[in-house]
Amino acid sequence: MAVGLPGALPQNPKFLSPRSRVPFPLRGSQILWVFRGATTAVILCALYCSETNGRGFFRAHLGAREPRVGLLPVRDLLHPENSINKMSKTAPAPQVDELFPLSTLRHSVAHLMASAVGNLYPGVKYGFGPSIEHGFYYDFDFPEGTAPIEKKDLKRIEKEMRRLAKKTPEMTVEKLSRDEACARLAGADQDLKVEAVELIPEGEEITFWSHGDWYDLCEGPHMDRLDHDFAFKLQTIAGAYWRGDENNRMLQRIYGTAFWTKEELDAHMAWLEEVKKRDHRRIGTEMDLFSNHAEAGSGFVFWHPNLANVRLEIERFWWDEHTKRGYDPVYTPHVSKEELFAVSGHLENYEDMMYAPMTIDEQPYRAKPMNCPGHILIYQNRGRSYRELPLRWAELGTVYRYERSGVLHGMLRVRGFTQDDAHVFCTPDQLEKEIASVLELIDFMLKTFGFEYTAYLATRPADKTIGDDAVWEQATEALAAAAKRLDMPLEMDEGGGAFYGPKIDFKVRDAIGREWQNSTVQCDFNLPNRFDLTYTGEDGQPHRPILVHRAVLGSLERFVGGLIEHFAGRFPVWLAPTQVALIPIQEEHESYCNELSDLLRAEGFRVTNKDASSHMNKRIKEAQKAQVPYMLIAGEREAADRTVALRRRGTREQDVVSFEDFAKMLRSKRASRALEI
RNA sequence: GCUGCUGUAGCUCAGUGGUAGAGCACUUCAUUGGUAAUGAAGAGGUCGCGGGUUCAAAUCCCGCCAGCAGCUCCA
Repeated sequence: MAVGLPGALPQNPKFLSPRSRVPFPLRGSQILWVFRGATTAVILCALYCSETNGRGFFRAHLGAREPRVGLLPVRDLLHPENSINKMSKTAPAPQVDELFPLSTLRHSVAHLMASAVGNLYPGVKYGFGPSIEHGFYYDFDFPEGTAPIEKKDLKRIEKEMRRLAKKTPEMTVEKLSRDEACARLAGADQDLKVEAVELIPEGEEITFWSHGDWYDLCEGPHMDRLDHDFAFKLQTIAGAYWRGDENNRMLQRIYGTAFWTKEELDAHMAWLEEVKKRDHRRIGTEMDLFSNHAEAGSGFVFWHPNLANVRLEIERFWWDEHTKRGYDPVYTPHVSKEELFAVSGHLENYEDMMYAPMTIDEQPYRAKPMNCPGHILIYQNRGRSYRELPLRWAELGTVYRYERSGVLHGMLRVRGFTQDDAHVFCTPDQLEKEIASVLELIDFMLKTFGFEYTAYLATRPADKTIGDDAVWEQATEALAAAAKRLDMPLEMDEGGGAFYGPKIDFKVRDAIGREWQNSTVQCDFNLPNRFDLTYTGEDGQPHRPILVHRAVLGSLERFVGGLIEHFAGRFPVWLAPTQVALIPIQEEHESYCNELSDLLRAEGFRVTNKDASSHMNKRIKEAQKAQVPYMLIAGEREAADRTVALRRRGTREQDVVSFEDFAKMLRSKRASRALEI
């Protein structure tokens, strides 16, 4: 029925040869492909026919959830701007940004870039060139002997792109047989593309998109022309393995981005600036937070006093919340005999990530890459009864992992880090309740830091897993039920579980929209078996406990590094390295300031050092650079009536308030862990 | 680990074969100042480390170390 419609075909482009179709916008981002030359009236007619005859078809292809979508008024199916009346007379040409999604623009600009590179570097071979989250890239294999392209070459390529977009704007598509495609690409010496053809499953259509004499194996879709209004920019050059496999040859990848308007492009560039400004490594240097040292080795973080204060505050919070929920602390050694990791299976599966053994008394020892074996040894130390389960043991456990040098990154990817680890040993019956308690804790802690999150339920992977179906099912069920109990929505990550059990992972969204993964709850059927963990049940028989691994923050390093970027160094009062800066206007007011700072310090507040003999302006400058939430400036008037001139971070205004009122406010901000100052 | 790039004062950076510079920060002195750049002077560097080429190396070459952007991997 669809093919029989006079003028319109829904979305699936395969029903129309690409050459003879043009896109027509529907509501949202839907596109209706119609015959080239179809008038609005014909399209409306087609939609009308579909309403009466082809509801099911439109339902399917418009992706509408509502079963009665086919009966919606036609105008609702069209772009909101295009009412029927307007359209039936002088069909206004849809704007190009309504015709094509941003990803199509970017994909087309990637083609444009590839053709420009082809012109400037004859003999270049093409890899893949898709659109990605914030732009696009294209992979190139430059001929032997070509000087590697540099950042300054990007300008030249951009210029050539502009020229080509004007000279040969039309984008066309043709369908080739598999043999034709291979022959053409092989003839052009495009061996990567020949390989790409071979990747296309039998039965799928093979299409080439061209503009000018440049063509590319590509399934599309693309814009109809390259001379629409849009703005683009080439950004960086990097190496990338062919097909993402490090055993393959390394190609040169050029990244770029494109938007419909210059304003949007500028806004995106401004966002990238903001990302740069928030870089925790930069802020870390500016605010004297942490350092790395070549002489200590890559991937080890040195926490300076400022950041150590932030961490200590987080640790206090963490322990308090764990104690409230029935966790007990444990401490385990950083180094132990290799044998322990043989039993746990880490040596077998994880050795590449572990530091090399050190020999002590002729025995091999290892730095621990995980905390679980240590906790398990404590469990095993004596017999366990069902009466004492669940056992919840928490440790801020420092682990060491050999990460490849190229992946190290500030505090976010390091070789020695402290996990906020805990293990719950429980019976199968207790599982759901225990998980619910963990989920509640994660929810509470993440929200305290001002993070929104999404939780993903990761189920059994397709292969290489251990454990019975029934156990997997029960545990997965427990995870889902626990989330339901808390009304926590779960996204599905089918097959994303660990080999040893299902889990729930959390992705948090930071202040500028980036996602981070930290928190996790994982069921483990593996380690209890390997260590032959048991407890004595009510029946007097040994039973196998379930082990739950969980981390709320992930690692202190990564979490705090992310926190620096999330807050852009402007920590809330409870976390701020220095919470209050006391600034006398003249030296003779120093004693009044010292008196106040003693009072605050006695309550555990972090206050600037007293007697920092320097001038008011300088102290203000320093306090601003240190992102101190509150400055208290005091001169003669303030000292006389026991007030302070309160200046809040980020503003130049000041209020004169009584010291007592300020202290009260400060206490309440700290106690409530308020995000706003 | 791989590809490309980088390493000069605490920080940001200039200096491409002839024996090291700026701004900010730091120190001292002067300035006694009502909300972030007062003035003057001073101090600070075996130019990442090691080797090579050269009459001469921060500069050219090689190796190592460390960092940056990606790729792959990950808390």
